[in-house]
Amino acid sequence: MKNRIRELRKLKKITQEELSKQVGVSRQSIIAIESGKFNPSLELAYNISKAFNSTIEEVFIFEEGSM
Amino acid sequence: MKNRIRELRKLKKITQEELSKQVGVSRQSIIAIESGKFNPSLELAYNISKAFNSTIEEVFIFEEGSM
DNA sequence: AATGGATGTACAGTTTACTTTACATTTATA
DNA sequence: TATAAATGTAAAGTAAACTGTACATCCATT
Repeated sequence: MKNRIRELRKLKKITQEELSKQVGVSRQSIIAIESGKFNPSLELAYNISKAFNSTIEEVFIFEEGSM
Repeated sequence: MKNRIRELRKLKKITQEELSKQVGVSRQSIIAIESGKFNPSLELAYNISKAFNSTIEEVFIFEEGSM
């Protein structure tokens, strides 16, 4: 699962630390999620997407397994 | 965080067990998520919403904290 | 080149999602 | 009413998200 967090963060010109405070987690969690090291909780994914005034699907990119 | 899993499951006429197999988790996990006892991972939330041909935002309902 | 701000890595510890098993209760159906 | 299928509950164990701390590296600015 990929995401556009880094890109959106640059656009909005906020640091990992600022984002972490806005969504109420540690900077480590932001790093790990941003780099795809882990699969955030739905609540956190929602809070992150709201920090960018976006929907979850706009921020996180799911590979469409098959079709 | 609320969700429409039970409702969508009834509509689609599938049991908790069937849904759990479709999305690859235990039935216990489905029960706990369905009843709001826990906050699923984003990946699982995505898989559940796909099982209903829906988006995450259509299945899970986030309280808009403030505005 | 030095200083500082942002990012990355590593690791031990805590919390919680998730599993497995087992049994009890509800609900539908013969 | 009996029977089975679906749902609920409980509890112990595992895996992984998330924390906190500490230090290293990357980049910009002076």
